[in-house]
Amino acid sequence: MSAAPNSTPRLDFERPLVTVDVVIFTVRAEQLQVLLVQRPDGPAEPFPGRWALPGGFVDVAQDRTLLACARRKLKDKTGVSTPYLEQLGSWGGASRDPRGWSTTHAYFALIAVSGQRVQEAAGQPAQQWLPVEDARARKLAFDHGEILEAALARLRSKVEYTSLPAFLVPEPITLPQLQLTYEIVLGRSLDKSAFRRRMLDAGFLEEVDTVVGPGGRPAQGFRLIDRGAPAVFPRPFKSGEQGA
Amino acid sequence: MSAAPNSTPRLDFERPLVTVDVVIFTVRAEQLQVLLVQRPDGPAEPFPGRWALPGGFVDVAQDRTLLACARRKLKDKTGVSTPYLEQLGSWGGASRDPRGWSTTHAYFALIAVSGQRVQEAAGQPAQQWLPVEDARARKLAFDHGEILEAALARLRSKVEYTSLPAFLVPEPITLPQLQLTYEIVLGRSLDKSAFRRRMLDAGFLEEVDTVVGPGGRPAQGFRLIDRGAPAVFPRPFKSGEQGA
DNA sequence: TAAATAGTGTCTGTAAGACAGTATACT
DNA sequence: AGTATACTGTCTTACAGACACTATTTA
Repeated sequence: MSAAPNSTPRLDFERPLVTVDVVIFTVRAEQLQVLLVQRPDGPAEPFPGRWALPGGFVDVAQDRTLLACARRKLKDKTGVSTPYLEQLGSWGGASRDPRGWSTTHAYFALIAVSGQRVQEAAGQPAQQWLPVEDARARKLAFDHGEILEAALARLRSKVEYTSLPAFLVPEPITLPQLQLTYEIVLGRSLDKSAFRRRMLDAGFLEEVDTVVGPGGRPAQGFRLIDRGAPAVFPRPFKSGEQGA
Repeated sequence: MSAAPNSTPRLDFERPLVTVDVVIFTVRAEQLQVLLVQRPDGPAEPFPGRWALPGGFVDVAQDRTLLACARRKLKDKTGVSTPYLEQLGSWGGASRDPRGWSTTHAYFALIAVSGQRVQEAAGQPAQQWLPVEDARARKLAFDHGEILEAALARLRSKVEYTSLPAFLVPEPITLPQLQLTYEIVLGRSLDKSAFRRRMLDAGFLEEVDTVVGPGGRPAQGFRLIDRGAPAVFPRPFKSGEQGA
């Protein structure tokens, strides 16, 4: 051990790079999709031209906290300012970034794209929504492939016993629409009756006006009583293989 | 936005401090306890003399990854090298450390103290095991109070549907001993029959020799089939208020 | 044989899945 | 009327909790 005498505080440690990355999910075209950005092309850039999760360095002059930094990056990329946003974890090591020992604080966000397109401003680096299976098939920059896997595992795990998919649906929410969203994320179909009981018993929905669809009986509309936190169901759906 | 032309990579950002902290739990004297260390007393030290979670700066020359850094700190403090260790989350901001914008990567560890005392080497800064309720009552250094709360919430949440407490018990494990450990962590009593069914059905225990207690019928001994990961039960115990 | 601890058998209640039925809209 | 979609009622089954019972040890 390189013993530092503990009476003289040392701040001369070499400091790692500190970044924040955000895994942003939505449901579009009946698919779970994730937002990726393309790395710039300069010769000194790491992973030039490769696709990556949106993110970047913490700006100590601008960001008061890590969460604020994540919110800023989300807003910059999507224009969305009140998403569901939770911390996913952190990754750090000597070899994940060729520029040196680096750390990233990963967040994951759920947003609803209700028709209005998510900002694709000119001058911005290229960005695109991609179905998660396509994104997984690409070799992403840094260790972003691993981070994406972790985000997916966390999402699919929590969907088994929370109301998270409600954040992927624009209000007013209908139960058929919410069920479809659950089925898309889980990759399997659910029983209608049991699903409805579950959602209504959980008490996180508030009735609003009915919503007319393309045909057939109109559906009851709902909105989230508390956008701050998802509801937690007493039991998972079934054969729930929950992750960490 | 302070736009950096994306053709010239900037590494001249001011870099935050990067630390790792570990919340180490054990069960001693029929109580859930946590390991705290005392901050050094120098005049330039932050929070001099205050109790804190064990941890410190990442050493980029020594630590290959954040996880390796956490393992090193755990080994230094306790001598234990194969605990249950999982990442808890990260905290970072401008005001959590008076020395500047800082980040910490928090881990939480579960260890079994089987009689042999956890190293309390001379020359080391003062450290002690404290019942969690006592630790919560103290004003800890930095934002370690908040981190401890998060660790406790995570532990209590996961105990409802995983075999985590098995890592708090020295092998050979007996079911009565394991049940007592669950009850200590949860703060409520559990039904014996249902508890045993749950544990045995989960299939994470392997029978070894029987273990004689202080009196009465000897108990079947068990050991963990896989020390790498806890078992996940299909359902939580009851009225489970699971956290994030 | 009494006390102490370990372990089992069986009943009951709850709630999730299955699925058939009813309701309300549009064409 | 017929079709499409939304919603409900009821049966069955799985399983966790309750709790009384049996088993095996020491004093």
